[in-house]
Amino acid sequence: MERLPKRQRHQELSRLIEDNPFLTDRELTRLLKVSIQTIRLDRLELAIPELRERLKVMAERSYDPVRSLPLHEVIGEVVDLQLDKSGISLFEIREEHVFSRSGIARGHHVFAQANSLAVAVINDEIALTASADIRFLRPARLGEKCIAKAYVRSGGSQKGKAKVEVCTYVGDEMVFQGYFVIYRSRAADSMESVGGEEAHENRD
Amino acid sequence: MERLPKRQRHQELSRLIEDNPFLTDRELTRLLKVSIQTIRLDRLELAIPELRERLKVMAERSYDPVRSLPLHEVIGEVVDLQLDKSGISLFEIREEHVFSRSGIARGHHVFAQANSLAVAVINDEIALTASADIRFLRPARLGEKCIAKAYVRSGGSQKGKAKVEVCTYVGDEMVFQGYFVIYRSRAADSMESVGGEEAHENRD
DNA sequence: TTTATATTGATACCTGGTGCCAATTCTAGA
DNA sequence: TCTAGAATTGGCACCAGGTATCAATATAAA
Repeated sequence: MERLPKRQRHQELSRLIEDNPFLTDRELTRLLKVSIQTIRLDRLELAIPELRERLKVMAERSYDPVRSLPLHEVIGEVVDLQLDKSGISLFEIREEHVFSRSGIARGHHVFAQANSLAVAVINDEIALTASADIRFLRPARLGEKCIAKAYVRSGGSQKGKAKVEVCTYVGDEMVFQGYFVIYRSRAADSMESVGGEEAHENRD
Repeated sequence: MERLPKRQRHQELSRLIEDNPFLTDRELTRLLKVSIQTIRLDRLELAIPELRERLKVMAERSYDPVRSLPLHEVIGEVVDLQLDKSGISLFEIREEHVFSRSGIARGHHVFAQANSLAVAVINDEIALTASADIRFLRPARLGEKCIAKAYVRSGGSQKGKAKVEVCTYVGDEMVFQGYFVIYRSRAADSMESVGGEEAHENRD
């Protein structure tokens, strides 16, 4: 590996630590072919904490039961949410989501993103999936970014059942389509006194 | 807090570190009213590693992406599998699977168990969910053990599409029912030359 | 060439330890 | 009561993996 200019070395350093936070400065000197002082200046500029601090933060995150859960809860990152109307979430297909031989995502991950979004979009204290009719239109593959769009089709504010359609795209190709029936514990209108955040189970 | 005899101090020390692995020896001296040397001898006898080692282990455990994600591969434990005929899997609803307020399992976990099983039961190199029609008949709750039973209804050995019905029970109550259409890359018969384990994507 | 920036070297100091040895204190048995 | 053995404490050297700071070079740009 060549000696890189500062800018690229910084990028490389960030990347290296990102995908192996267990690297000591000394190991980094070998990887980047610069002195240990340079590594430390770089970390300083990039605000990358020392090894022990990184380990501590990771340990804390995994120890705190509240923070260790979100991975299992809402699948995908909700980027837009108009309660009882529509929502959008992003989900990148990673190594752990695919069949290793084919690189094709296991269906339940794609479903999980859509289901999470369908539940999130319903503005209610308790919202549960009652049923769903789903189609996997084409396989989603390793590295692809899935964009799920949900629209509330009916029952947007009454108690009982709401119908939500979710379409998931990779680029402009639709990979998944699902019609969800979501059970809600009460009508959306009655929520005005409660305050959306608090009343939203799917935010925890 | 009193000075305890050695035996009880050891117990106390183990307990303290167990529920707060972030304690330094120095902090432990204050809690147990003994010198730091005693703390260290105790840790030695009890084979409790030093703080930094504890943090490192925690960080490693949480970091390993493969083992940390439950929504990763086959969800549930397959206890019976008759390829192209039927299968049974078990899945216990744990803290990380439920809405924290209600203790009700998020739908995609129940779906994931059923989907995993439906794919597993199809004896083919590549088996993908094409579509599904699912019903959540009653909520599955924290602590409940879900028993999913899958039956191949048609297409059990031809190339193309296989239909699999999966019913999930808690005790004798049915909580979930799904009809899955699974795409398979080739007919089951042609697999005899390959050997089940190797040819089975859904085992990885 | 001069200047600014980047890199390296060197040293003192920090935390949270290990390892080892000696001194002291406690405690139970003869 | 005396004493041996266990338990506790103190002290020191040393370690990894740093921080903080200052000075010396090296390199590139004006």
